[in-house]
Amino acid sequence: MFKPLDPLLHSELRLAIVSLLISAEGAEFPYIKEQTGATAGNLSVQIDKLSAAGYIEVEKTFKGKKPCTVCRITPTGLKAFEDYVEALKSYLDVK
Amino acid sequence: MFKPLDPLLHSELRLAIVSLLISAEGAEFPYIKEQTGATAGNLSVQIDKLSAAGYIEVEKTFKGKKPCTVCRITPTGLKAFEDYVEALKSYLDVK
DNA sequence: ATAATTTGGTTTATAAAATAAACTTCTTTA
DNA sequence: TAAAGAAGTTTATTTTATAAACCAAATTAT
Repeated sequence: MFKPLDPLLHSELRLAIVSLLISAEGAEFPYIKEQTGATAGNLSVQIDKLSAAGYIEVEKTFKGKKPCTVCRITPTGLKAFEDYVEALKSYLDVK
Repeated sequence: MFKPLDPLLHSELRLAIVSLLISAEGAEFPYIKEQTGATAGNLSVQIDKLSAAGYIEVEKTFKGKKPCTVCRITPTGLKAFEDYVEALKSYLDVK
């Protein structure tokens, strides 16, 4: 009846991050922070979780002299998102 | 960009309960329990929260000699659900 | 008859999660 | 060179989800 919802994606902030990355093809930490309205600390933690699960890739480089963290969605992350959306339909398609 | 998600509905079990009640026009506790696969304790707690928010109505009657708890969606709950679905779209409609 | 089990839950305790506050390091500006 | 800002991370706190333990009444078994 109801399909289980991936707990990693069923979180407002992590869902926003993944959603953003799917549209964006690589996004920097400050941009994600601005778009989601999250605090830096919260964002950092959630990015770690998504990264640990292999849903996103995190690249730490420098932009001139300043550190620059770039995030990208992975195929695993994209698949997880698609599955999540599919599962959600079992809750939303109220007949 | 991303619309806030009603925390009361952004919960796997509570969303399942509300989804069920929208389809069902009144459902008994054991039926909800069976359909959602939740434990009685968890279900009881989540029903209380939805009821406290006015999203559902809980009627306690008797079925013969046995207690019988019937839940129904309220107009408030239906509206909240519709708003929640609308807000979700801002995360799911990835362009 | 009465002991054990089942039904229909509620209350309470625990585990997990979200979130922000505090901190760090380096850089730029006053 | 002191103060402020940028870019994060770590840690602590609060909230939430979840299940375990419990309770009362009814049913079934002995």
